[in-house]
Amino acid sequence: MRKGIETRERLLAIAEAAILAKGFGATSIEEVISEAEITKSGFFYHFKDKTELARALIHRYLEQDEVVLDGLFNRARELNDDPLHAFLIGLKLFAEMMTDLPEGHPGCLVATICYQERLFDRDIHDMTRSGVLAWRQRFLDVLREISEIYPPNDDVDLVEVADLVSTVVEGGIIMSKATREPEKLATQILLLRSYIKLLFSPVQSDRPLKLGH
Amino acid sequence: MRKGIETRERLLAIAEAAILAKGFGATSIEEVISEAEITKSGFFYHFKDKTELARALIHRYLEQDEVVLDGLFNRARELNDDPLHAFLIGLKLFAEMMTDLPEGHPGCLVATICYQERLFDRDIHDMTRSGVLAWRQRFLDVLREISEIYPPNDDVDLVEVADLVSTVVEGGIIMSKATREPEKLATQILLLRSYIKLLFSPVQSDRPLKLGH
DNA sequence: CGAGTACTGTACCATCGGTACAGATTTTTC
DNA sequence: GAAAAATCTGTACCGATGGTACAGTACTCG
Repeated sequence: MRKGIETRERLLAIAEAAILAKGFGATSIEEVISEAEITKSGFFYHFKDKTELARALIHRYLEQDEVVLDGLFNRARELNDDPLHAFLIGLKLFAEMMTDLPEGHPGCLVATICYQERLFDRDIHDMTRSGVLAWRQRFLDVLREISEIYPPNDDVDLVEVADLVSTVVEGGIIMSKATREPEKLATQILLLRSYIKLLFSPVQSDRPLKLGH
Repeated sequence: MRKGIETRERLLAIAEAAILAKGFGATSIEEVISEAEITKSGFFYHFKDKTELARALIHRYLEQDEVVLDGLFNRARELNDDPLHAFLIGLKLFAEMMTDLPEGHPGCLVATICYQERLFDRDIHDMTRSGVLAWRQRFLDVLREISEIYPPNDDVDLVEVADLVSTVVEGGIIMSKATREPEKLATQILLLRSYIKLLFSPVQSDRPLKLGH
């Protein structure tokens, strides 16, 4: 029972790395099992087919992701009780964490799956969707709290601002990979931080920012 | 000679759609040629192998992309001579164009290639990289022009702001696909527009925005 | 008409995802 | 410590696929 979970985890880690580097369709079970030092029968004992591997991967990914984000933004909240400042600290911690990845971010499974939609069934797409919606909810909660104290300086939909966090991370990963500048993801997150700052920073109420259009 | 280019173009269009939906590795030559109503030999007459197909695809993609962006932002510039307002108009036109895609954006080849790095050689990665750097240069030129008239309200690196445009588009495409909200890309671009507005909108010089940290 | 250009047809090979199933080995549980 | 359950190994097989090789055909343009 213990050992089974261990090998399963090893298979998942190897498969995830391979899929993020080559795509799902181009990742052969053969190469995964050879790197994991297990036989094909052993693989199919853990996953009845490739689809179940994908399901397990995305489940694991979203779970780990939630733990990481909780850790980051909870710690930020401990450092500053003001929701805006806490969020800004959280984004800074996030950026620092991305800087600490020497090879750059390995990639997001949600993005990989989106760019290979036809390979996956409804089930998996529902999983990625609810994962992204969880991100939205997480950031929306914080932004609502912030906007109650600091009225935004532009007429924006907070749902859009919440999604912008995910957008910048997903886009930043691609930009890092494409430009071969691993630090790009971190700097883009810091730019998002600049936007949040500009959006919620208080301005003299008798002289509001005049934004046309 | 004419007919050859026509079939080649047909092959490229079919292959691009398939690759954006299933990934490069999972796209079989078989399915491309069956949809294009050509034989395998015919395919290999145009492209000596799958790698050359990829090379041709990314080349075509970046060329078309440049034409589209030129069209958008040049028209915006014709509508308003002020670089800031022209850029804001350009972003609005961009968002409108994305809204007009009823099925949502089909996906970006650069992103697909980044998420399947190991499948492609240095040549192709150099092509995608220079494509992204061309986007950077395009937007950087405009932003420099803007910042000379409107000093930015936060201490930001204009290269980062230029890259943010690409980041938001790449991330927005993924968010659209993941949430199954095709309009998401457009709304995220409009949010980027909100940032540009906030960043460069003039503030009373005797009462500047006070941004700590 | 002749020379490319743009294909078709056929045959072949290694690899891969997947299936099936029988058996061995290890670990857990009572 | 034995039974039971979990964790694999070994072998054999199938159809599809990417890719190679090469001979031949049809179309097109000067």
